[in-house]
Amino acid sequence: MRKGETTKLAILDEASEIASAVGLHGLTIGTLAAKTELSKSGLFAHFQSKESLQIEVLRHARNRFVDVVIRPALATPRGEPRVRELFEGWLGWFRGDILSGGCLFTAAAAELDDQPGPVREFLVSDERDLTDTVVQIFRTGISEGHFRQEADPYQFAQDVLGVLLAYTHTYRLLKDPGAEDRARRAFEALLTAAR
Amino acid sequence: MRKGETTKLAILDEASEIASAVGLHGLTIGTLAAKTELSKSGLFAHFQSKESLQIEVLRHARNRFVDVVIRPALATPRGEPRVRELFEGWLGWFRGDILSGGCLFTAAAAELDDQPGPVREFLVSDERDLTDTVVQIFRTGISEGHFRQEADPYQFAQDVLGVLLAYTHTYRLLKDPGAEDRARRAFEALLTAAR
DNA sequence: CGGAGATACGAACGGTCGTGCTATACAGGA
DNA sequence: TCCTGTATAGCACGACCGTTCGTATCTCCG
Repeated sequence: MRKGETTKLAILDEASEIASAVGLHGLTIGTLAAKTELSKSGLFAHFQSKESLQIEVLRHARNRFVDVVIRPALATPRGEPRVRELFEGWLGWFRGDILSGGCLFTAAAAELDDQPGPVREFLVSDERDLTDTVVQIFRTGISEGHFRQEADPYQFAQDVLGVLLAYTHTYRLLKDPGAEDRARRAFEALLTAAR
Repeated sequence: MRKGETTKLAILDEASEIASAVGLHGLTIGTLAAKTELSKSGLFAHFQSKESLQIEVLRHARNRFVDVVIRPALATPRGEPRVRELFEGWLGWFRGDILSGGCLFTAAAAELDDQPGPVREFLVSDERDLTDTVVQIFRTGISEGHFRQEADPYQFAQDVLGVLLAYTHTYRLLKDPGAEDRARRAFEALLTAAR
């Protein structure tokens, strides 16, 4: 691996960490350059614009997410165990196990939901893929006979997302230590209803 | 009402509308001045700092929320009907019936969850009050005999919030027209589980 | 209707933003 | 080890940020 690629990866690591805390707009080329001990122009040379930096940050974080959440889930036996593994990994992602600022995509979604452009499109595309993945994993639970035949996978996907978003809100904003227990209970209730 | 107060209210109306779309940081004194047809300095004179402007915007939006969501709910018969009325009003708030950019508090929560300071404190305090209100309204449902005695009101509050947050994500970001139906179904499932 | 106080404006401030341009330092294959 | 191209730094730019200050204009009470 060339020097440039190494540097770029280090930049993206730092950038996704920062962006998870202060959002994609809060992520500034000046502060990012300071954190990575590069000059503004030296860092900027790796990206053609701030917009493409933002997209690369999203892509980088997405790859990490796939590695630490999706892949372990797919390595777990089909059906309910796989759904549980997905939830636990996803919960850890929201908790800040990987990016200490919590879920970068959620932060990005809040700032981009009304701002059209390529960054938004990239995020939307990723989130659609994620929804489809959840739907597909839930479907294996139906075909394994763990869940009811008539259960709606898209309903389940939206419900699980709600559990995690409410967890973030209650835990990260309100600092309520009971948030995680409630998230688990809500998830169990979703499983019970699906069986 | 003095002229100054009228102007200030108009500013706050416009400001909360803008902030609901682009967030509290995206709300800029320059753009706000342009929208309200005031000079930057003329507008600034109404607030001592951007920080206090942000707080006043939150307070203004909170008052609107109480008017259009909380009060109508409290005017509805105790118990399940009141819980339903609360949910419908709240859903409308998230849908953008009042502020076209959707729920301002959700947007603010995403940008402030890791940024300490008075603005964050103000938001947290409001959100805690909101949680308590939901809890209390749910409790009237228990004492009316509509919900199970052992049902956990804080669990219910976090669950309902999740339904709404997932709705925003799916509807506003992913533009999925099925989001609202799913939110209603999820809410009905919560009620069923509570009975 | 006059005058005091409230309200708004214009211009300017130091900072930081994203983004170019040019020159230098370095890396890595020959 | 040298040479070439890659990688980084320095500097400057125009734009916009929040904020201040002195001045002008409007409001509205007596």
